[in-house]
Amino acid sequence: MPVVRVAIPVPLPQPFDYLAEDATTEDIGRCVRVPFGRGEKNGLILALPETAGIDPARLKPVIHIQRDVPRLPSDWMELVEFTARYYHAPPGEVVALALPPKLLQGKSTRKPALRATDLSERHRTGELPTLTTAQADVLATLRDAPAGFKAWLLAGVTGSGKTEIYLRLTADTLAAGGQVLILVPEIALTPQLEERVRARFPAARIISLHSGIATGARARGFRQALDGQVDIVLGTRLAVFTPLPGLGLILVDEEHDASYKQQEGVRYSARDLAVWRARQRNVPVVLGSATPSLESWRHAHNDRYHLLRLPVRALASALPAIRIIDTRRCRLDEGISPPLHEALAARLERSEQSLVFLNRRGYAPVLACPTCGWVSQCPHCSANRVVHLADRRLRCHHCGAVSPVPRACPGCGNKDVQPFGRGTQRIEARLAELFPAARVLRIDRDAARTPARRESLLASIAAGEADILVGTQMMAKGHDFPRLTLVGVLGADASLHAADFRAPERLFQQLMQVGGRAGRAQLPGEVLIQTEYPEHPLYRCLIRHDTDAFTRMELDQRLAANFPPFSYQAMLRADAPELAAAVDFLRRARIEAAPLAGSLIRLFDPVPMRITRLARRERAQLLIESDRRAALQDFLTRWLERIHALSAPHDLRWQVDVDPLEV
DNA sequence: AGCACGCCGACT
DNA sequence: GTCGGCGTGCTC
Repeated sequence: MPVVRVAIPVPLPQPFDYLAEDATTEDIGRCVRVPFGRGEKNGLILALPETAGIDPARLKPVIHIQRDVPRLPSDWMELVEFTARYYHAPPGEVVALALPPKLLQGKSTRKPALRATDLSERHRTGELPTLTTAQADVLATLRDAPAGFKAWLLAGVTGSGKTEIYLRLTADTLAAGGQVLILVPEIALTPQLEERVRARFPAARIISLHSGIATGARARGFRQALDGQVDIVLGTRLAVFTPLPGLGLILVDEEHDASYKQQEGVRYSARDLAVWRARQRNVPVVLGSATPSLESWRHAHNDRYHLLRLPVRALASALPAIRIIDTRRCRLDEGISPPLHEALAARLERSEQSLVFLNRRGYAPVLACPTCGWVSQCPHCSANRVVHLADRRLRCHHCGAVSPVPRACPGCGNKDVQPFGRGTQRIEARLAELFPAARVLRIDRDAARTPARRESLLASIAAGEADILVGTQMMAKGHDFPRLTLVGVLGADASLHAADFRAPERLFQQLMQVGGRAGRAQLPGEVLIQTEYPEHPLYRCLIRHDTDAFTRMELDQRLAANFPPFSYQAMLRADAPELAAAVDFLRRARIEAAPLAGSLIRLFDPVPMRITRLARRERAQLLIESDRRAALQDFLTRWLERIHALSAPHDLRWQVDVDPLEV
């Protein structure tokens, strides 16, 4: 009797074999209901092995193979299997991630067929924006390339018109009868972007996929894609798993964005999987960014990726002027320097908009008692609770714990507990005092709690109903505000000396991005950065808009320190109620590793994580590094087998993170 | 992950 | 005498 190998959503590294009397290779890629333990589960048939991996007497028969849904195609199965292999994740967990739960559960999604359209109608032939010379050159290079896989890195400053390139390429692919997968960062998938794509391709069948999408809609879209009834998939990282039988092109916008890497569960990078998938399907992939990741720059230098540049802005003539304000030489008013104050006043005078950027939510990052030294420590995390004055609460930004702002110090009863430091709410309040005539609008995760709230805020900005915007990185990307001509940056120094070796890269990207908000239409833009380190090389590169110099400098440093992208990393993390338990587990894992790790593998010591305590659990991690990706992969495979065999307290969790972003 | 079995401490 | 703590082992 045939044996089927099934991936089951449990955190176990292996698939499970079952008997299925009528199964054929046609059933590979089908969902199946099986007995598991003392219950039942749904899984996915991965293979029909010649022989079972265990004693055949122990095999149980499957309950039901779902044959009323088309099976997942082999390329999709390979993508899932690759993901499980590369990220060392249980195959069943990857299936549970990649497949909409409703489909796995076999809840038949009787889907309305998307209206079929005439191919010739699929893209609008009406008037298109005129391309700049640079855009035309880039497009010509892309179009002249031989068909098949090629990874392109499209480095184009903010406003240089990358989106227009994406749309033209999409049109080409649709006209040739192909399907297009467009990936965007978490925050960037807005109704506006979707509208723009729909407006350009009114006859195309488009599905949109992001974390906010309802489970039913997700299953329906997936099913339509599976049936080949979709022309364009526009979505966040999860969309990389959409089946597309006629895939012709993959676009990854803002490829440097950290939200492409999932930070829990299966820790995959949708950007890297997109490149893998393009190679697998032998189609081009375009990674676009104003500030490409150092990983991608390295690939471009290696000729693994082909570099394309869009050097000038498509709309405004000049890049914004960037000025560094030395805050050691001036008196700050609630964090605001006199030059920034003047610049804001000048914008108000001219009825232009300004943005004050501060990557810190809340009123103040900590409440403290000057008498006894009490601070607003979170009881569950090694972090301070942040003062939110809007609702008079102390809020932990890590675990979400909320409590009222105490009227007196909980430590000594002193009445003068004080907020220290500044967040967006405090800046907003001070700006309202300094400019009583101005309409000050704050945009951060608190102000834009729901997508609807966020949209209405953005709409009121676009309608010119705000003079000064105060915002976090949420403001840094995605939107054009034609009347915005000034960006003031506060508190950037905080990231300058962070322990994470990626901090400067992120800061540079963020400042380039937020600076790009200034002066996008006819009006010239200006960026003022307040810092105590005006001579810092990062800022020197920034004022010259010299991404290349910054990239060279950072890559040199990474090379000297043997950091990624010149080495490959994996992180083993453990968490438990007590730190000692987590560290002890990692120590034992490290002992297991020693005989497996040849000269190509570098093992570090277990250390507590930076935020050691999170939501009542203590966390530690162990870094593994190698100059060779294959060696690291091989080591991880053998090591994890042994780690699975280790005994651990029932309340300890552990996981691996391949290519970790947070070190 | 669940969920069993199984072996030691303080309680209706 | 039992209820229940969580260590250990298993899921085809």
